[in-house]
Amino acid sequence: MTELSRFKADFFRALAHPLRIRIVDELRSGELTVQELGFRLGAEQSTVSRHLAVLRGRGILNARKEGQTVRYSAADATLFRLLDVARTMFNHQLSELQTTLADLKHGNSR
Amino acid sequence: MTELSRFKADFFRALAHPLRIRIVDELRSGELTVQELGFRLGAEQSTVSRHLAVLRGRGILNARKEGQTVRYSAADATLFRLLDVARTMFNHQLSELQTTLADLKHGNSR
DNA sequence: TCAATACTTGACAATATTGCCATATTCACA
DNA sequence: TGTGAATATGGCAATATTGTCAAGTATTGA
Repeated sequence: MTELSRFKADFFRALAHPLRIRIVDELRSGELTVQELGFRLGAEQSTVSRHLAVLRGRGILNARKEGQTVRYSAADATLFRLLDVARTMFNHQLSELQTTLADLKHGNSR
Repeated sequence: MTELSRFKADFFRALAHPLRIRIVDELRSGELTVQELGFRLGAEQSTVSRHLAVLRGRGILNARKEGQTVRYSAADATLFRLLDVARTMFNHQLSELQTTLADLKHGNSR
């Protein structure tokens, strides 16, 4: 169905930014405030807040207001499983690249 | 590391389009030509070709030239596992949404 | 060699994303 | 009430993505 593919595309688009990937990675160990994230990632407060809004908007992160601060966390631990599977894919790609390079080195190509 | 997060973001960006999601889904059952994909997805040939180029550029798809046609396939079956995990996340989200709606209906909110 | 078929790609306008500054907004506390 | 701290957001320029048309490449077969 087209509707579902749009949902999925929106979801992946939410992850399609280096800072947002790093935000999610930082949240593996639990909740963090906007400030803490900004400090750890060395990014402007307004920039971090914008990216958090994107992730929150897709239901990827939860925001919990506590006094003046807002604590963000992963809405679903499955997110980390997804990132782990992605890492597996990268490793496969890197392995293939290595093999290709080794083949080239030994003149085994073409 | 920042380098890896950029790689990951690029990867997810490659999947961040409805048509590309549908292309990958069509390839679950095996190789398809550009034409076949265009027909199944009801999209212009040049448009399909562009999106295939994006997926190929990220190493997500392989292209195999055979005579006049080019057959595309997933470079790594892990891709489908990734999409399945993503589907799991959507289901969780939908379940939560359903719960929220039910709660609203019964006046259990706030 | 010529024409047809399958695909790719340059060019370009339309649209979307991003980062940052300045300005809200919300809350705590004197 | 007034001040400061934490977060969110309007506005905007810079940049990236997208779809389409037209033109290009490559292959097949007459």
